[in-house]
This record gives sequence, structure tokens and C-alpha cells, in this order.
Amino acid sequence: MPELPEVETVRRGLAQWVIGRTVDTVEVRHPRAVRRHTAGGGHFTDVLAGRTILDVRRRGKYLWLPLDSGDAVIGHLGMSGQLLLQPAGTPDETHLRVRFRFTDGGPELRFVDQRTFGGLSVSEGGADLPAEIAHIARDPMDPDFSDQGFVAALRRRRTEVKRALLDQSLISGVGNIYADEALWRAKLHGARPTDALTGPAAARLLGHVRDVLGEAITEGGTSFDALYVNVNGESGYFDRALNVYGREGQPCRRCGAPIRREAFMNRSSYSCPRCQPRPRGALRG
DNA sequence: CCTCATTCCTGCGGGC
DNA sequence: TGCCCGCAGGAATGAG
Repeated sequence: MPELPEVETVRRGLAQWVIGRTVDTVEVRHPRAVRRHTAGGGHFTDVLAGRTILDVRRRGKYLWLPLDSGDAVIGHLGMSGQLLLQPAGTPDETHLRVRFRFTDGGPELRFVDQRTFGGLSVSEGGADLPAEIAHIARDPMDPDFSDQGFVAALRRRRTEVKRALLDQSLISGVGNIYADEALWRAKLHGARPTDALTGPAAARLLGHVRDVLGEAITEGGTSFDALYVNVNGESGYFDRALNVYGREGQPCRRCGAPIRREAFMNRSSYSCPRCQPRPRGALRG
């Protein structure tokens, strides 16, 4: 699933291929892909025709493309979204949702999304930072991210630490996979109460979050080729480096205990039962 | 304001 | 062989 490192890989690929190009026509193939564009699919296509893409930016798992109009195209990949560059005439993908053709006749930008959790929209005047994603916290790779601010905010929360890591209004870019990986590195169980973490423990956890994201970006950066921007999280390059996610029953690479899987928020959490003991008194689930 | 459960969607794989 | 069901999960939404 695309989390920050996968989205950053996409951002870099897109930057290489779309900056400076002018949109000719846009084709919306599935209305759900532009459901966040409240003015409707027709407006989406109209407002983009003739616009030049100036940049490709990212905050957390969101991308946006500032335009010469001062607007921006916002993109979120959801669980299965891909942004692909394909030569005109390449057969349509089964789950092609939106197609951008450019005035130069070069490769098309295609938004392909099987499960349609992702989507695109245009933010009016959003070139600098779209208002629609202003509520998303800075991510830990952002130079303006405040470590002290995060530690304080985390410790003010009255929730469990994994829930907090997944809260995009507190720290963005972290999803289920990298949350589990960072917690394993920090030797913390995700059910630990945030308000019981010491400042240094919270700071260490943040360090592990940043490390695992950074390492994954480095891996992702090796994997895309000229015309295909790789956003396929499940066939991910970083899979080999995962220590807990998806490794139920396999030995912990630190202590050898079999990795456990627990139900969590209608999904799964993976952890080491020995390195990451469940906190005393924590409720099941 | 804060926390949390629910909901959206579709392909895959296991079980029977 | 084929059907059913659980699972994958980010984030908006509304309840409390």
C-alpha cells in the first residue's frame, strides 16, 4: 500500500516527466475518481485544459501539482492508486480512471486505481498548499517538521501509540506497514498509552519512524524506469527489509520469537511478543 | 476540541 | 468447479 516512501517515489518520477508540460485534454473515466472535486467531473476537465504543470509536491501521502493558474491538482493514491506515464496509444489499463493528454503529444499521465479509494481533484488557488489538505500534519521528512512539537503533541494525546502514528493530523505519511516497523524498532507495543510515554521514548520512536521511511525511500528510488512510475506497494522493493509486517509466525530477526498478528481497527498489527510486550492492563483488540 | 467506529471499493485466496 | 466470505486499508464523516 502506498505510504510516504511509495508516494515520494511517485513524486520523483512524476517530477521528471510532467513539470513544464501543458495539459491538452483530460478524460474522466470513472466519476468516483474525482468525487472529491465537488464541482463535478465536467468542471475538473474544463479547468485543467491549457494549464501548465509547474511542480510536483507532497505532504504525507498527498501529492499536488501546482499549475500556472495558481490552482493545483491534488492526488491521493488510496490503497491501490497508480500514476503512470504511458505513450499515447498504449492500451487502456483495466482500472484506468483518469487520463491526461498533453499538448506536446508525449506520454499520457494516467490515474489507474483498482479499489477506487484514491482520487484526484483541483484545488482552487491551492498551488502553494491546497486548503483541502491543510489539516494534514507535516510529515517527518519535511524540513519544517517540529520534533519537539510532535513529542509534546503525542504525549498530550489520550490514546494508543499506534493509533497516534496513523493519525495524519498529528504526523502524516505513516500507514499500517511503517507504523508496525517503527514500533518494532522502538521495542514498543502499539497499544502503549501515549500519555505514559516519556519524552525521550517518544523522541526515539520518532527517530525510528524517520529512519524506516528514509530507508524505504532509498530503496524505492532505485526501482523506477523511464516511462513507468512504480507505485505498486504490494510488489514493493522494500518487502525484503520488513521485520514484522506480514511475517506472522516467522522468527523475530532480533530475538527469534515467532512474530504475532493481532486484530487492530479492522486490520492487522504485527509485532514481536518478546521485544514488544503488550502493556499491562491494556484492553484486548 | 477530542476520540473512535463506520464506510467506501474490488480482487484474491481459503474453505467447503 | 464454483460460490461465499474474509481480508487488504486511508481518510472523511458523524456520533458521543
